[in-house]
Parts: sequence; C-alpha cells; structure tokens
Amino acid sequence: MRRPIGIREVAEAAGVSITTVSHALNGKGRLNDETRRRVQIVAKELGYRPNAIARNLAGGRSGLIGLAVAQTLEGQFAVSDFAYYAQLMSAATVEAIDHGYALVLASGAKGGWSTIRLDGLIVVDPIHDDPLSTEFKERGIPVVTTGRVPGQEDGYWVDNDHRAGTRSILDFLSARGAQQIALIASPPVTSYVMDAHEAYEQWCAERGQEAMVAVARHDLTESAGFDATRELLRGRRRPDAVYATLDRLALGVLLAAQSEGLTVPSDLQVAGCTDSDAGKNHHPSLTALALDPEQIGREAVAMIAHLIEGAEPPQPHVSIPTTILPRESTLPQALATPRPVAEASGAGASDAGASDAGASDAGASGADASRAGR
Amino acid sequence: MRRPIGIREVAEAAGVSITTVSHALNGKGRLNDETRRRVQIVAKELGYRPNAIARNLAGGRSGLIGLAVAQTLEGQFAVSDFAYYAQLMSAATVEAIDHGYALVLASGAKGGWSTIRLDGLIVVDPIHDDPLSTEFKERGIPVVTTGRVPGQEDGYWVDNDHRAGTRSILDFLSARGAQQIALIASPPVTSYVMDAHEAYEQWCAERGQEAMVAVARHDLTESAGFDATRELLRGRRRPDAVYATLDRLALGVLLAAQSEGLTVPSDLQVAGCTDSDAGKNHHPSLTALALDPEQIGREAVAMIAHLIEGAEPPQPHVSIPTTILPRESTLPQALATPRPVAEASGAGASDAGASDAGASDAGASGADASRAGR
DNA sequence: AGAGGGTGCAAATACGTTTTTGCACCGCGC
DNA sequence: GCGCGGTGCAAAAACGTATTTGCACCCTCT
Repeated sequence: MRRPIGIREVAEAAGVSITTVSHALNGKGRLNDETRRRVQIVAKELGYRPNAIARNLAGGRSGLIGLAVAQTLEGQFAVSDFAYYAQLMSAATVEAIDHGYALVLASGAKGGWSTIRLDGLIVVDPIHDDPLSTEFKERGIPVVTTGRVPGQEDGYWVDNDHRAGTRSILDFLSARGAQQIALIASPPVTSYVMDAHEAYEQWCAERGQEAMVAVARHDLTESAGFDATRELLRGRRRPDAVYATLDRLALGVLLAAQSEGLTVPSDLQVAGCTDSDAGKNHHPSLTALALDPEQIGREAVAMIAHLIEGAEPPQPHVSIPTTILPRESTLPQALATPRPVAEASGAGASDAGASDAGASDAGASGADASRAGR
Repeated sequence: MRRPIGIREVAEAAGVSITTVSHALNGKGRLNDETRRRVQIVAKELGYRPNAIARNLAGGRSGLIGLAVAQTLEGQFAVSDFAYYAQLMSAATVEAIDHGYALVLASGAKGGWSTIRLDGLIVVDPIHDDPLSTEFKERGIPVVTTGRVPGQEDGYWVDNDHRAGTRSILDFLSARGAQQIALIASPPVTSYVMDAHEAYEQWCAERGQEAMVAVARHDLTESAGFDATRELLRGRRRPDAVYATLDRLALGVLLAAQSEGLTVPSDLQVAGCTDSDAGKNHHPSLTALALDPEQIGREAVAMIAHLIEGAEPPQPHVSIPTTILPRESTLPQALATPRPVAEASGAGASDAGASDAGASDAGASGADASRAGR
C-alpha cells in the first residue's frame, strides 16, 4: 500500500517544483501557459487530489460548511419532508467534497458553533428573520439560502421558481378537466409557500375562478391534510381538484377522500408539491410537482464555495426548474377538448403529448437564469 | 480582533513549551502530575480549543466521521421519521465537534467516499448485510451502528433496549385497562422492529393473550398505519389498544379510529414508538415511547471516537433506556383496580403516581449497562 | 566517584498544502 | 554597456498541532 500521490509526486513527475504545481492548479502565480497546462495534465493522469486538510490549514479555513435545516419558529416546523431533505443533503455532501469541503449539520445548533469556525452556512428553507443566518452574516461568514428569506429578495439563494411551478400544475389540472381547484397550503412561514399562495390567487383571478384556500395545521402531517380537506369538502362549493403545497398534506387529502367516499381521480384530482417514494407507492399514486432537491443542494454548495473563496458567484440567485410527474391521482389528458375558458395568458401552453410519460410537462417553470454561467 | 488562543499561547501562559502542553492535554508524554494539572488548568482558563484541522493534519486523519442514514433495501425505506433523525444527527454533530471531528452525511453515498478518507462511520438503523458498513469494515475503518445489524449481535452498537421498552409500554396499556392489545409493526428490516415484535409475542404468550399483529406497508406513512388499522378492526376480535412501532403509523391509527367512529382513548387506546412534535400536538395527543435519540447519537460518536483513536471503548454495546410519555391517547391509570389477570412476572411493576406527569413511568427499560464506564 | 537508569521537559521534525519572497534571465531603452 | 521592468520558476516560510528525539538532571548502586 503506497502512500497516496501528493503535490510532491506531481511535481517530480512534471519536473517542476511543488510551488509550480500549486500555482498551476490554482491559477495563482506567474506561469508559462505551456507549463501550466503540462502540470495540469500530469496531475490528472496521476489522479492527484489535493489533501483538503492541509489545504485548509494553510488557507486558514476550517473546510466546513454548515447545513442548517429544521428551523422552528414558535413551535412551528418549517420542514417536514424527510425524503426532500435527505436528497438535498446527500447531493450537497457529495458536491461539497468535490470542492474540498465537508458538510456538517447545523440543525438545532445553539451556540455550538461559536467555538468551531464554519467557513460558510447553507440554510434550507429559512424563515423570517432567521437568527442563524443573520448571526453568520454579521460575523462576515457567507450564507446561502435554499428558498429565499421571507421579506427580502436580496442575499444569495437557490430556489425553485415556485410561482411558475404552481401555475404549471394548475394549468395541468385545468387541462384535465378541473373546474374548481382548491389549494391546501402549509402556514406561510417559508418563501415557497408564500409564492405558491400568491401564484394561486393570481391564477384564479386571471381565470375568474373562485379561490379556495385551506391553511393546514402547522404540524404538517397527513392528519393536517386530512382535516384541512374535510373542512374544504364541507364548504358550500366542492372542489374537483386539490393542489397541496406539501406531499404529506396531499397524502392526507387522499385519506380524507377515501374516508368521505370520494374516488380519486374521478371525483377529486389530487396533486402535491415534492415528489417522494411515499407518494409514488401510494394507491392511487400521487401526481407531484418535482423540485429536484439534488440540483438545489449542488447549486447551493457551488455558490457558497465561490463566496468562501472570495469570488462573486456567477449569479447571486439561481432558479431550478420544476417538473410535473403525472400519476394516478390525476386524470389523463382530455383528448383534444377545446376548453371554453378565456385563453391562458401565455404561461402554461405546455401539455403537448401523452400524459403518462413520466417526464412530460417538463420545463414548465423558471428557465430564468439557472444554468447560464458555464 | 485578536488571534485565537493556540497551543503557543497556553504554553507561554503556563511557562512551558508547546510540547509539554500537547502532552499534558493528550496524556501522552512523561510529565510530572503537577505540571500536567497546571497546564490543564491554564488551558481551561484561557478557553483553549485545539485547532481540529491542524490536529488532523499532524495525525494523518481526515477528522471526518460519516453518518449514514436512509438506507434502502429493495425500495423499502428503513427510516421515515424526520424528527428522530434530526435530533440524533444534531446531537451527534455537537458531540463530534467536541471530540475534534466533523460529522458528514454519507446517505446515498455511492463511491463518493473512495476519494475522501473517512475516519469512521456511523450507520443508523442498519439493515441486513448493510453494504456500506461491510465495505468500511473490510477497509479497516471503524463502524458503529445505531441499532444492531440484523442477524449479528456482535460489532459495536448503541441501541435502545427495545425488548424491555416494548414490555413496559404493554404493561402500561394493560395497567390502564386494555384487555386486547394489538401491534402494528413496520416490516422487519431493522433490529428494533424485530425486537418489538419478539417482545410482543413473548409478552402475549406469558399473559395468555392472543397476539394480534398487523405489518404495515413499507412506505411507513400515516396511510400505512391507517390501512393496517382498518385491517385489524375488521378482524373477528377487536383490539382495545394498539401499539405501533412508529410514531407516524400511530398517527395513522388515530385517523383510522376517527374515520371508523371510534373514540380515543375510551374505545381504543393508542401508543407509538418515538416521540415527536406531530404526536405531541395532535388531538388527541399521542402517548409515546421516547427513545432519546440525542443520547444515542452522542454515545455513538463517543464510541467511534474511541475506536478511531485506537482505544477499545468502555463497552462495545451500549443500551439507552426508554421512557413512556403518557398523553391523551391513553387512559389515566385506573385507581387501584385489582386486575383479574395472572400477576405480571416481575417486569412492569411501575405506575406508581399520577399519569399525566409527563415523565412518569420512567426508567422502565434497560438500565443494563449503559452509563457505567464513566 | 563514576557508571547506569529513570525522570521531566524542550527542541526539532513532520503533516501537505498555500503564499510570500527571492533569484536568475531576457529584452529593451538610453 | 548599464540599469530596468517583466517573466518564469524555485526556495522558504507559514498554518497549528503531534510525535520523535535529545538533553539535562537526579538518584542509586558499586
């Protein structure tokens, strides 16, 4: 078992000094382009990977990026979906390692971080006046949020375009015959819920549809969705479709429908935000607005790596497109049924092909800026 | 902004060399006890915290401990409860930092770890023949599991004593008048479910009670608990109490009871394993078997830190006691009602005082070995 | 009294990078 | 022909700790 290849081995193989190798790989010193390229090639051939520990020691950094999830606000959980966070965290971890960092959990951190120095912080679904992120910003430590901090559009963030995503799923349900779509929302503590709510109201106003909104209990369990649905179904007008801002709430909708003797999707179409195995395996399976949490995690890490290294990231705001995954809880696309509603204002002109292709209806959302800068 | 206190500052303040400080704090060299103590005191007074990065560089370690969760087996989730893992991970993170390590997520890691070197791995709720842990063991990297690897009692692990915990909750329900307690279990992929199942069967056999078990669908949602409960309620004999091995399943039981017109707790008492906010805030609130995931996380980290540093941990197996949290979903303790059942065989002689004290019925479980070796 | 061994601490080296400094060389202008 | 600025690279210092080696000193035994 030989010692791993370090900068020394690369230097020797390339016939230069270790200084030159370091400069060549980091784009730092004054080097002949030819030399620089040659060193890079040699390093790649040898499979050189710089030792993150040594790099951090020399650079005066800790190499640690905090990941804060599960913020609570007055006992209200801002998060609940395990799969979403597991995917986000998992992808972010791998990406962080590629950048020479390690991702550590900062959830529930109560001052434990005063002693160890985090180089940066990623806050998932921040709430208003999030204490952790403001503290870090004051200490001059870069912060990137996943979802925007409610009430402020600036700062560095990665987010889905939930306004466009919500419109796309409403169009989707409408194209499948829904006349009265209700929204089941979690309490408005994170930006994505506010976005969905806002987009829903606007969409209804444009269509002349009555807005039917039920805000679910803050525990965000299936029971919360269950109860919110019952409340809706007892209103004077019954919805024929429901969009829930959380997968777990949508599963509660399915339970409530079952309990009330309604058949899904013929009596009630149901769609939820966030794809998950639970929704996929349920009977009927749940149509979902997929958010691509892996991509969100990766982008957030890439962005904070830029910030840590003192470079301005390509863009301060990155939007990740959403995708609709049609499943059994919604009806198939009606066959060429011209609908009498006023023509939609440009937005959701999708819905071209068959409805069960799994990844159809894609690209319905914010192509915005996302993948521009390289 | 002054530079942080390093080993040099401590050395100067104590009037010794940095070598001596290092030796004094790590218990390594040959030092006068008096000197050793003095240095330790000075270090504490100055609030010295060794730089983990430098320590790792010198020690040839990465300082990273992997935390693997969300193992899947043929599409079956072995985990589902967010709160449990959030608490475990959070506590483990803090503990790791205290030991000079950083905790990184290894969930879903597919070879991403070949390049970076983890010093150790903690696997939460391992499944049979867990691939990640066997791979690490083969590479000679220490592994600690939280919950035992099904089918093997050896290895290093931290676990609740689920056999004792299950017996205690069954005794608890029995003391509140339950005559026919059913078990709703998740599929037996992790040791704790197997333990609970086994303990339940044994308890029933001892009491002469008929065992009523429903195995829930593997998605482990409230829907799964809902459906499992309906199945139970349609059996020839109806249970008057249910214990579910997962909080979320228990919430599904509550929904099903509501849907079937049963009143909890008078018609049906319900208890679940794992405490959570969702269960606490539900109406009726859910009686739970608390597992103390924080403690589990801390013990696991402490154990693996021992192993990484080449020392045998005080004990290879640590059992954390469980606690019953009585809430509204179970009846109050019957007032001195001598029950006609054969006297319990020693185990659950608890239940002394009032029933809503929150932390009563404590210490019902495995005092076993846990907190012995300091 | 001198050899031998144990004790208590400090100096020096190592860990693998990054960054700063230094040095040679070349072409250019005066 | 002599300085002078720019170029291309290497030597050396630094990051903060752990570990190895080295060196006094004291005690004891012969």
